[in-house]
Amino acid sequence: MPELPEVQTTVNGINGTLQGAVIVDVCHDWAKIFRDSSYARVRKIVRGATITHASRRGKHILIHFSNAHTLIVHMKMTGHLMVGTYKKIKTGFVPTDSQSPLADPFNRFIHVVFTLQDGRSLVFCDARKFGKISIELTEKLSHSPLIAHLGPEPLDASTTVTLFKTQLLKKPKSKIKTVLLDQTIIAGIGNIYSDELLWLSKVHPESRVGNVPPTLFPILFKNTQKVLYDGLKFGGDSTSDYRNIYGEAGVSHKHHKVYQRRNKECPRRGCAGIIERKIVGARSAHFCSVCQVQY
DNA sequence: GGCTTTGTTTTATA
DNA sequence: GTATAAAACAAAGC
Repeated sequence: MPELPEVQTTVNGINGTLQGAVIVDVCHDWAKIFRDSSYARVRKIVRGATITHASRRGKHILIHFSNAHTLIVHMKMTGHLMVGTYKKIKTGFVPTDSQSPLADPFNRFIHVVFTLQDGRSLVFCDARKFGKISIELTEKLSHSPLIAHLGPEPLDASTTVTLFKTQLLKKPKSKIKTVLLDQTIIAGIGNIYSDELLWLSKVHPESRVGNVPPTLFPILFKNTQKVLYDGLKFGGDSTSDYRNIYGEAGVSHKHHKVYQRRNKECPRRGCAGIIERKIVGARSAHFCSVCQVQY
């Protein structure tokens, strides 16, 4: 499930190979991918546009053009962007050479293709079709409803432990797992990394934020950054469908301590607990009730 | 064919 | 009115 590390991995990939690329055209086979059914508007703006660079805000990929517009891509559960050479056929899109990452089975889930002047394509692939694409004037980006209400970036230098604590304490009566997933509190954390950071911090996911001892917030903050940096280091988490822009899986999921490890032994040294799975705030939480303290 | 999956939005409740 | 919880929604794999 693309969270901050996966989104950033994709952004880094775009910056590594697509800066200066010119979009010739865009086509699709699923109009609902375009937020507010905006395909016609997106097409009008991106044709002839030059990609300057990409960036990230929360879980949104922002692809900036030299024509003062920015493409906003959200991968939701199973989406990803890939770069290669593809063509449209009656039943969808197929790679046109062996270099394209569509020896990858996910090629059959390509739904949007941006054709580039250099012969390559930037494609959006999404088995569940939950992903969303939209376009906005770059200068209006921060006022977009998609962006405006997002909380601070956990890896930004300007985000201090003090701010982190202040943000979490906006929801003192809520379960900490739920608050960590709230994009208006802290942007970019999803179900996988929230489970992992709570385990590292020895905090039970159902702890009420207001009951967590003040001394634990620096630990929670440090571990939030650690799991996200580790996710980046491992090229993202490919538990589900995530792939980088070359169609390659990351290996972050090979390092999970608790996520999807139900009924396995708690990996903490000296802890004999068994990982449990429980629905918390309508999301699956994985944790060890022996070493993770409920406050 | 019902159940599961997550990110986000919307609706309901205390 | 406010804060929180629950439900809805997207679509497809098993």
